[in-house]
Amino acid sequence: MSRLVRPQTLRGFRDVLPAEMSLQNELVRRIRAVYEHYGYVPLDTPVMELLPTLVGSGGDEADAQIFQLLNPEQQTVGLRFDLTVPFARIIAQYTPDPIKLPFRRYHLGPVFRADDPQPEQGRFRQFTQVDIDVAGTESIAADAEIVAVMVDAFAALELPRGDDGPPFYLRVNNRKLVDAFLAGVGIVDPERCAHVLRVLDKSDRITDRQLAEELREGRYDRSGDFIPGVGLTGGVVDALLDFVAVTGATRAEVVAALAGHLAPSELSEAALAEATELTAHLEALGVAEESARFDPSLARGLAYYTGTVYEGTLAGGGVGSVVGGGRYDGLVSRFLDEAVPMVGASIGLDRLVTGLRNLDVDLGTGADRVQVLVLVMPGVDAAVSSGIAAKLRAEGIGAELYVGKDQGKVGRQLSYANSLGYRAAVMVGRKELEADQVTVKDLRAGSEQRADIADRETYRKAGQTGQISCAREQLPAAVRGLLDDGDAGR
RNA sequence: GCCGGGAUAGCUCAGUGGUAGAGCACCUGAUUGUGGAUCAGGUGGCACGGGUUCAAUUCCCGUUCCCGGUACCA
Repeated sequence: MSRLVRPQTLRGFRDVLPAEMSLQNELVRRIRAVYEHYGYVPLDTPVMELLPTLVGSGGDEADAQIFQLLNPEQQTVGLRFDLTVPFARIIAQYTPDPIKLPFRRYHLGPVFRADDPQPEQGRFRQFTQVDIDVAGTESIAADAEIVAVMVDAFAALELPRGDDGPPFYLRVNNRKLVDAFLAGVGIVDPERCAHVLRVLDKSDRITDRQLAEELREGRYDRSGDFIPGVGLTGGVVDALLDFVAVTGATRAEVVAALAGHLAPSELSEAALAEATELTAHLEALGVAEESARFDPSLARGLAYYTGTVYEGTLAGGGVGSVVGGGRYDGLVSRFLDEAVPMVGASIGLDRLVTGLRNLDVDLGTGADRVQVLVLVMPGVDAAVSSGIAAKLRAEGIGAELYVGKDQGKVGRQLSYANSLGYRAAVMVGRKELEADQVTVKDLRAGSEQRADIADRETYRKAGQTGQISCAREQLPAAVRGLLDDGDAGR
């Protein structure tokens, strides 16, 4: 029995090590630039909220996914499970002053769900969302703008185009269309409508036959569990499946075709009007048809969406959706008597990273890491090297001082620099001190020039390959010249 | 949540009712202030708790975690 504490992460949680964190930083930098370009402003909120803020009016299952804890005052608090609910609270709490509507904000931060984690598929109990939302407008222009922002944000990632389509695309729908269809066949019970939407939401994961079975009486899954069905009858199921299978060459064509499947009603007309207006705005915004398709089967089974819904996919990423969102006009009414309409979308950063890794995408990150190691030479006070490093930094050149063991062993230090891929090593030993010089070693050139040497002795004798000595005051210029040269070669 | 499978070195994996191995990684060395490759040597492990047994890493039960499926997902 060991007295040591075993180092481990909590189930469903993970550490993000430097290689991935660099990538995340780069992704966020690009995404944020696009968000800001559209006029979204930054906002942050605490990861914890009082439980009543988070707990919805309906759904014990939803509440079960909230991490709960006690604060020192013995109040039950919960970790936020998305950034949307805190945004609704912000709107309720800070309008009309200091926040004026309409209000666009972006928000990046961790959210928590006490789910069954599936790390390989990018499902964790803590994950990072990068949200944008607009509060205080019913205009469909806002719904369309969210789509355009997402398409632009992913364009900024400069992903390689696939063989059969764009690397990223959104599916877009309006839940009022399905609602209108269901109302047309006499289904108006919200519970049943929600169930239908949940089943339709699986349409890309299960076969048409399984879909039909779940809409009827239910089916047995592979493990033998029974999945209860909606209980619709044959004719309605067929009509519904026809409805959600409608396709077309353009978004406008899909919407026009859907009109033919809807029984005339006020609801149908409103739904079609919204969908038509959305396609017009997308067109005006220059959103390519292949980047945002209209898909009547998209449901996003979640209860609080009231109109437009979106889902974004990384083609070939193997992680499901990386973007989700839609219009939710009822959320603020939990906090305020008046309704504040909202629409927004969220990028799942962890899934995006996983997807990019599956696609072998290289965003050329690592620019945030220093390229220069200052060695501590034998017989020379380490403070000399500290001073050299400080000089470089003062000139705007990132530099790391060697602080590992065996200071003074040049080979060990160069080996360290080599294993981390540094570009240059700076040496000030006794020889340099006497001549008031510094030595700058180009690690890449040295490596290339000695690559074919198989004999150990010869290799060692060629050790000084790629290095130059110069006057001390010329050090920054010498290092900079080497680094610039390296960037050009990348 | 439910069904099934798994857990052996830092990593990927072999293997056994009598306390275990490989490859890679890591460390040391191959004379002085020079990286890589090579060569020689070395460190390091049977998830946790209980049971059966003369003896358990191996068989059984439980726990935790991981994987696959399924359900759910604001």
